[in-house]
Amino acid sequence: MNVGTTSTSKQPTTKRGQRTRQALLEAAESVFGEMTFEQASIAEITRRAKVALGTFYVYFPHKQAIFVELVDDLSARLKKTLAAAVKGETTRLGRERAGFRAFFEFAAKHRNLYRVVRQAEFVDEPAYHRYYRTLGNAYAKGLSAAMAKGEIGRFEPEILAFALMGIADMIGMRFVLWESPTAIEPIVDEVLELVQHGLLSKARMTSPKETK
Amino acid sequence: MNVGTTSTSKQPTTKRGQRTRQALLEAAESVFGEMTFEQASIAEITRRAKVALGTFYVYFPHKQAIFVELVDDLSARLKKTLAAAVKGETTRLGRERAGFRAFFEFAAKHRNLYRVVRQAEFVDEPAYHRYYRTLGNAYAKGLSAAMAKGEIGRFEPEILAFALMGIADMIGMRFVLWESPTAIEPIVDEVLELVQHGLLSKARMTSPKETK
Amino acid sequence: MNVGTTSTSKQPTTKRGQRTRQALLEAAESVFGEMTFEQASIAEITRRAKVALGTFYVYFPHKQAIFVELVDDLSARLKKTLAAAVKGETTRLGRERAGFRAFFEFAAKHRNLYRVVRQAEFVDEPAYHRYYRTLGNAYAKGLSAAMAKGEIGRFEPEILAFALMGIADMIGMRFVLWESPTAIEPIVDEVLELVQHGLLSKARMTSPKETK
Amino acid sequence: MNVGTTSTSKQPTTKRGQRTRQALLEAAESVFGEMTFEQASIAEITRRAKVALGTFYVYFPHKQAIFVELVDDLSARLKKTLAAAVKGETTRLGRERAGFRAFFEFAAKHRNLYRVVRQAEFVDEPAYHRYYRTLGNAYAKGLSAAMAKGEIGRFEPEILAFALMGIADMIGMRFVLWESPTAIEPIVDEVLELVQHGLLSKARMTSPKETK
DNA sequence: CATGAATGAGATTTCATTCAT
DNA sequence: AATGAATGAAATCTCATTCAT
Repeated sequence: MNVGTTSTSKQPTTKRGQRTRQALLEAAESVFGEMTFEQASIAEITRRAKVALGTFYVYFPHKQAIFVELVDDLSARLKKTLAAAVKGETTRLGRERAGFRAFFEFAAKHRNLYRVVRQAEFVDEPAYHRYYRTLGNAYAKGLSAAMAKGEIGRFEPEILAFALMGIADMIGMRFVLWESPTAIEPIVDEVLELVQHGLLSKARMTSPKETK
Repeated sequence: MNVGTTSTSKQPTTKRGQRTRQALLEAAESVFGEMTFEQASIAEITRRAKVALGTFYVYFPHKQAIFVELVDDLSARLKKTLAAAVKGETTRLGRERAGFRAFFEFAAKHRNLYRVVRQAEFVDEPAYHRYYRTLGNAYAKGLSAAMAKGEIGRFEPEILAFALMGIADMIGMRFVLWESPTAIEPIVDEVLELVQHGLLSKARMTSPKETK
Repeated sequence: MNVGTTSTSKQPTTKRGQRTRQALLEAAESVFGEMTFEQASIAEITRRAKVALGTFYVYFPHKQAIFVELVDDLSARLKKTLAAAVKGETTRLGRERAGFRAFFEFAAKHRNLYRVVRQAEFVDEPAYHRYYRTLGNAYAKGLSAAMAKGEIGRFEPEILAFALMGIADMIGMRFVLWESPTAIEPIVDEVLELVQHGLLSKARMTSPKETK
Repeated sequence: MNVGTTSTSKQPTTKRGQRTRQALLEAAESVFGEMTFEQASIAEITRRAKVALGTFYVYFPHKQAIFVELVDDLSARLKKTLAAAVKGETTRLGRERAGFRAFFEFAAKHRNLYRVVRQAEFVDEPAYHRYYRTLGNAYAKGLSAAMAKGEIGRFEPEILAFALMGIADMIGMRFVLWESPTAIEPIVDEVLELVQHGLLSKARMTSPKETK
């Protein structure tokens, strides 16, 4: 399912063209990672790709097009990464833990790219929605299956999926992007406990009394 | 505690000045609500405020300044709204429910303004951080108090606060902003159940079996 | 002979007015000394004078007016300074030496103001011409008298006066304004020798042969 | 020795680019000759060069850049002109006379451009210093050689060079630029006599006695 | 006299996009 | 395919000057 392929961008036929297009995409990734969509200029992209300004328009009809392609690309990459991380796990909670961990690691690794997605909200809303819908649907499907098996409680799957994505997003932003990510695991622990047992977690109710 | 007052914006001495400045702020709120920061032009703001273009620069050094003031303002308003909503509630969970509900209502009511905050990430990062830190700190403080009283489990307060804000933010975006907000309460129900008991909520484990 | 009084600037009647006007002039002197005429703003002048913006226009019809007044003022001050320096001297050459020395000292002391005069060429040409004509005429008159007495050779007085002013101006700029004025006297010596005996100065022809 | 080339101005690759850049420089020369740097607008320059407004910024980063290039250009042209004028002359005094004459003629011919240099003091001081230093150094070198040969007296070469440039500048301004240049030679005569023999010139001392 | 808010013309500068080569 | 020169619309920002109080 190749969701986001914007059909307006031209696919080159020759190998040379392939290479140039790829160079542009990589340059764009680096540029958009460092600056705002508005701050980024085609000139800067072509400069880093070491091609002439006009060459850009051979492959992309406008600035937005390459940006959107990047967003869709990232969405696909993240989805694949999460799927791979979750695959080995057998229990639902193992999957959750693996998923959150993989997400935080992905965010830490692609720090800049993550801002690109968020910016899509203001550059190309459809791409932005597509990003969350794509991930949300896949997530919801997995959660539904778990509900059917009785591994987790029954919730409205989409609400549940978005709530969990919300946690991942915000925690990732606050404790991975804003801060130097010293150790990810303790954060995963806290989040997982909340996700599993909620605020009223019995395990957390008793322990503090003893600790203090 | 007037956190975000950009000291570069000038406060007028006379009443006439006060009125003009206020008119500019209101016009800006309406403009930024409808367009991207980049799309919005000072000219449009002054047009709506019914003052000359140059007048803008009597009170604000540049577009960013008024934008930031708006963000800080919103932060303060939201904080106040949440505080008021929560005040009447006696139990922790009552407070949570009231807080989420109030947030979703606020988002629905100020639909456009909410985009303004999110954009701050790309227009003025400090203002953006300030927004979440301010709310997060207040939230974390309330949660800490609840932990001390044994009303909820022991978590790292800041992580907990950001996780819950993450849920509110994402659910608000997905089910309040992207969609026509038919009924908020059912969504609040789902969210609250998750927040209280987690994925393994016993109440939700049994019921589905009966339902099916 | 009150050459430069621009009649368009208003002379205040009350003492308070006198003080304000004076404060504006002094502020303007300091501002124009630090910046270009274009860079200088009325706002900056009134800020330094500690009066409101509008007050400026009570005393001066526009920016140029205060600038021109400053130029004419400087011209008068310099003329007076030179006259005083020359007064005690009895021989023509003593006068020349005293005049050059006084000029360099004046330039060093009013370093910034000197730029104000030069700028007049581009801000208000009449004021600029007035400056050089006033000084040039006075100088030419003195030189004519010396010629009549046979103290110096017969030259076209105005050409002579401007040539000598040219030396003073350029040497002052290069060796007093561009550089830290370590010692003025050696420069005066060189200049005076040239002015008295020209390039073919006998005193300077012989000595080098011995030196080398 | 291409002293003043501001490296920020872009040199075009193609012939078409060369032509456009040149057209801009010529238009700028004509505009700056007629108006103050501040009065001159990029729009006026591009209008005269018959290119679009934006084209200016393809070759120059801002107004100052083209202005400075003009100043450096003029400096080079003047230097070349003076060198050529002086070349044929064998005696030092012949050279001086030829140099002064050539300078006055240059000033008369490029009347407007001369104002451009003077303005540099307020637009880009380094360019202004460069102008005088370049000419001054070349002049000083020639004078030093003459001193070594015993053709003229021993002076501090740089002081001497600037003093003579000062005469040229001021006389040029007063009697060539301010006035319609009826005849240049009589002025050159007066100046040369002063330069050669100084105020105490014997040739000029005797004649007046007979006149009176 | 003094104030300071309001004006609006005007200029620079940016850059996505087009196009001729 | 690739190039890079040319375009021109659009927006920000400045500030001298006016004017009502």
